[in-house]
Amino acid sequence: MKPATDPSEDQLVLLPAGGKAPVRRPRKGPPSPVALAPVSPIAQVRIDSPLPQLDRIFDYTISQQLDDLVQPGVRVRVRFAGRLVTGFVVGRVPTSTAGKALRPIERVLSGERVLTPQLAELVAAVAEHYAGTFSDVVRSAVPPRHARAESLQYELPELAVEVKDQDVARWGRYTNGAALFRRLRGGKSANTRGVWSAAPAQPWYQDIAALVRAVLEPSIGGAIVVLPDAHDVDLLAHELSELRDITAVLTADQGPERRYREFLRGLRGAARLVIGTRAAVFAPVLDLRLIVVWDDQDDSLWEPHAPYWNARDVAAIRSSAQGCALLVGAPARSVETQLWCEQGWARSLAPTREVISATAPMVRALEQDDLERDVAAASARLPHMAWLVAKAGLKLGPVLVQVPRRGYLPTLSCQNCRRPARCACGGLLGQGVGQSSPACTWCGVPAANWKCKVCGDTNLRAVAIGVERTAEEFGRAFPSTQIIWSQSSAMRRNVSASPALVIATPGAEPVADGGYAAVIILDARGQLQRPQLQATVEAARRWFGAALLAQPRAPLVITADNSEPVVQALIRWDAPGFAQRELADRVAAGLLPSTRMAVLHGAPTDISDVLSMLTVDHQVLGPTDGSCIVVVRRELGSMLSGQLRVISATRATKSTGKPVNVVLDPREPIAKASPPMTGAQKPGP
DNA sequence: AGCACGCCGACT
DNA sequence: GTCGGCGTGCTC
Repeated sequence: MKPATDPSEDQLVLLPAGGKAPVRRPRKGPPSPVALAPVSPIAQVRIDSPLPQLDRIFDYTISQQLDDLVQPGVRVRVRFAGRLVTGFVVGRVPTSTAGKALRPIERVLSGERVLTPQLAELVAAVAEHYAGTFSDVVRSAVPPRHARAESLQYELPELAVEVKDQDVARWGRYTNGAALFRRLRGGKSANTRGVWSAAPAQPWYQDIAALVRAVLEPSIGGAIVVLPDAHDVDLLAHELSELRDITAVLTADQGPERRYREFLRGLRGAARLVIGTRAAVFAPVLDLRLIVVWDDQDDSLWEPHAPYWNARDVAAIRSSAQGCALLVGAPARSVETQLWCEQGWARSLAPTREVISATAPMVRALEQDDLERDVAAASARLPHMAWLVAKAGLKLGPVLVQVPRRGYLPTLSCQNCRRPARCACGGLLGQGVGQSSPACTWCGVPAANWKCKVCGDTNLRAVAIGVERTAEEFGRAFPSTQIIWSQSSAMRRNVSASPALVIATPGAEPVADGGYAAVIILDARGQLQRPQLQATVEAARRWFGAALLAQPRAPLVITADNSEPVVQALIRWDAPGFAQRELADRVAAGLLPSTRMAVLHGAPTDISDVLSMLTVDHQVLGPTDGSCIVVVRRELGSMLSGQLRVISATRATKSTGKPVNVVLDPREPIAKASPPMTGAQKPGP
């Protein structure tokens, strides 16, 4: 189509001012009364709508008046299906292929080109990967506009970044580490990808800081570091405080103005380093050289909204698309990143043999048999060996006790038949600290007259013992010792080097000044028996995470069998080896990440409708009660997501059948039922 | 999702 | 002869 200069096409129909009834806005026909931009008067616009059938580019005309402002990346208001909606301009072209009269762009919300072409490409790639929509993803990538933040001046200060002497040495402690460091320092970022398992007794954020300095030292190019939570962000930002003036911090909890300001600092080149939580993986950074993702098994790297992207995988997509380096680190190692290593897409970095033998904790696994013979145990849960190690450790400094459950007695069962004890409302019973008797964890009703619905017994038995009850037990076993506890609901970040017993849930361990003199991991056996696919890799992550905090060669006691592969990995400090083994099992079983899968959720007829339209070579598991799983070979993953996108879009326009919910590569393929959210979960002080 | 257009029953 | 039912389909 030509630029609309033909009057027969573009005549404005002026409505009589005080006119008669049918004041219908011109639905079809050229509504543009004004001259169009002389060059490339067509804007390609992405509409802000989550509907799959609208997930494409729509063309609009650009008036001469808006010519300067309508640039790729700006936010605009356009009339769509009669209503004003917002969208992003993703391109300008001389002609349209729409084959129909175009409506004009009504308004440019801001001249700020927030959705850079690279970012638009990344967002589209992520949407495709997860069979989601552009607009669902772009919401995470570009924060809402804030006018005041836009009016500020943004300048990049002169600041010489210098690699410190110990920075080089740090990475020399990892296999392939020195080479990675050299490449980054020398500006070679294309195809530089590392998967990094942390060394014990060497703070991970200092390792990251060293690498960031190496990338920024040549005073060209930028870096992004993605961390699981805001506290980690503070920790690294503090470690790199000399770079404060060129660092943007992006976390979800900062207000709209701050968030947009930090985003603009990256966009306008006033920040060369972005440190943030998961959405920071999309941050605009001029000449991006490196993305670091730490602790990729942490759940908070998953976006909780559709299409449920994961920051690690977005980082991988971005690394490929933009040719920047990628480093994914963790206390242990995920099977996903192990696959990258085995495919040769990334290099494996792990502490060298010398580092391990000099610093790894000395692990003592307590067998089930040991525990049964353990007549000297202070209680059923506190084995004598653990007691001895704690006692010896307390002469030297703080001792960490990791307990997998928070609270006091978080789970109870029937004494007789061992079935979970339930309240009349269906909720599970538990006992909070300070509560003298058990109560329902959902509705809070006391369980004084509880009677087992199955066998009629009235006695309860503790199935799980939480941090607070454990603290009480240790308090009795170690009178006059300071007891500190920390759990997700009440986290303690640091403890001093003076002796204390520190009881914590996984992930809530305080960092000890100088490291823990001993580490004790309780109730470990049960963590390997959980039904989740991720149970053993999650256990590895938790245990390596605790072990990292120990002093070099400190004793570590764990109540799990020596023969368990995870325990073996801990003893040998070999997280890659464990991930390799776990990955081999998954390959054999045809599970993630060796395959790609989609979970379909919907009515059985709708699901079979979708399945009948899939032509990619696939396997179907299920369908069962409203959901089913489609599995394809890994290399067919993009075909699967592509077909599912098309199918969803096609079906959405039809009136027959309801939509089917599609989730690609979910964290746990089988969704668990979650208890209703009530305030009754954390009783007592 | 809205919001049209479109082709069959009861009303002035 | 007209108003209106909500089934089907499009939205630049």
